Amino acid sequence: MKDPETFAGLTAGRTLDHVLDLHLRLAQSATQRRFSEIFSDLGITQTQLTAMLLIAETPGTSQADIGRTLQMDRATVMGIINRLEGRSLIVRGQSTEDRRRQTLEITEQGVAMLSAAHERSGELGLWLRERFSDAEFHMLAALLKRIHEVDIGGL
Amino acid sequence: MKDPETFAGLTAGRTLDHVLDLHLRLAQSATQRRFSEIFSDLGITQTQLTAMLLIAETPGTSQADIGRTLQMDRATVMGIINRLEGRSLIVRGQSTEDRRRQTLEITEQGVAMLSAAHERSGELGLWLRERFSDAEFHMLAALLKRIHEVDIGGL
DNA sequence: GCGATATTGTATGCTATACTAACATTTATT
DNA sequence: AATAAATGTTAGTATAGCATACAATATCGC
Repeated sequence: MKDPETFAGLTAGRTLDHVLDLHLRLAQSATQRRFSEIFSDLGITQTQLTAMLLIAETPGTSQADIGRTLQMDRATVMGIINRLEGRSLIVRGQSTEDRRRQTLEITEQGVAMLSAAHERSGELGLWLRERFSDAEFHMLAALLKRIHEVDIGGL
Repeated sequence: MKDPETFAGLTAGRTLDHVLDLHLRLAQSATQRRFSEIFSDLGITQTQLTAMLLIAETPGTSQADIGRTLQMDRATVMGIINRLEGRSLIVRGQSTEDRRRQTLEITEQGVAMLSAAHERSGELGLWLRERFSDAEFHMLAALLKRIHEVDIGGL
């Protein structure tokens, strides 16, 4: 594993195209695993927490908005919101302007959850940051951003 | 979304620690989505393809080896190998040296699948590479590697 | 050699994510 | 007014990931 052109026993020739995609997947799954450990007592997932943060930042958002921001299907967002509402961390309300929409709000229990999560976020942040200089950290974020933000000039 | 310190409407103060983890997740899911599109006619997933490539590169590997390389649980690897074997893309054999182990081999159909996948890999590679210079591409891969490779100095 | 321990594969069951397809309601467009 | 689009919902499917338990085999410590 010393040759920078190889990965996990795969020679460069056949799998160089896979290298980035593999690193991306492994890095993401490692982070998710670490997240699960740190947040295990809260019983919340990365995606669920992100959804809650979005709702907390923009009270009254809709499921469709969350789907657009996190690039998730409507049906997928449904499932996530259902789980959060099932645990009374958020509530659905009715929009007065657009009667198709439902407003999403954080409950008191949700606020408590976010507060508890906030400490642990720092721990996860440290786990990630300790690998990088500040410059590298920002560079990495910026590079990753290009993958999901620039979707053939879309969104 | 012009301020580099904000993301998706979240202000830096509360969620900066989440920025990298979010970008990582979004980048990975965007890549996976693109993969699904490109490989849709083959009906194979990123993980399954990676497992097949590992087996192709190291015929006779075991499920445990794959699990270690891809950082997956034994039970998880089981499921993936079951799906691949169910489609006759690989076969399980018996190890002569260690009778706990089973050897994994690519079948003829598996070779055909890898061949068909190889073209499409290029397409996915392009989709990723077009966002970056060569230097950036390698930098990104190297930075990602630190997240999963250096797990508190392990592996 | 023998007992304790570790490794490997397996089976079961549970959960979360992600997607498709269809449907109803409401809003926007033409 | 008719058509199209957006939103939420439901139902069904597939995949991945995990915990747990079990059985067979290897390895280690003594």
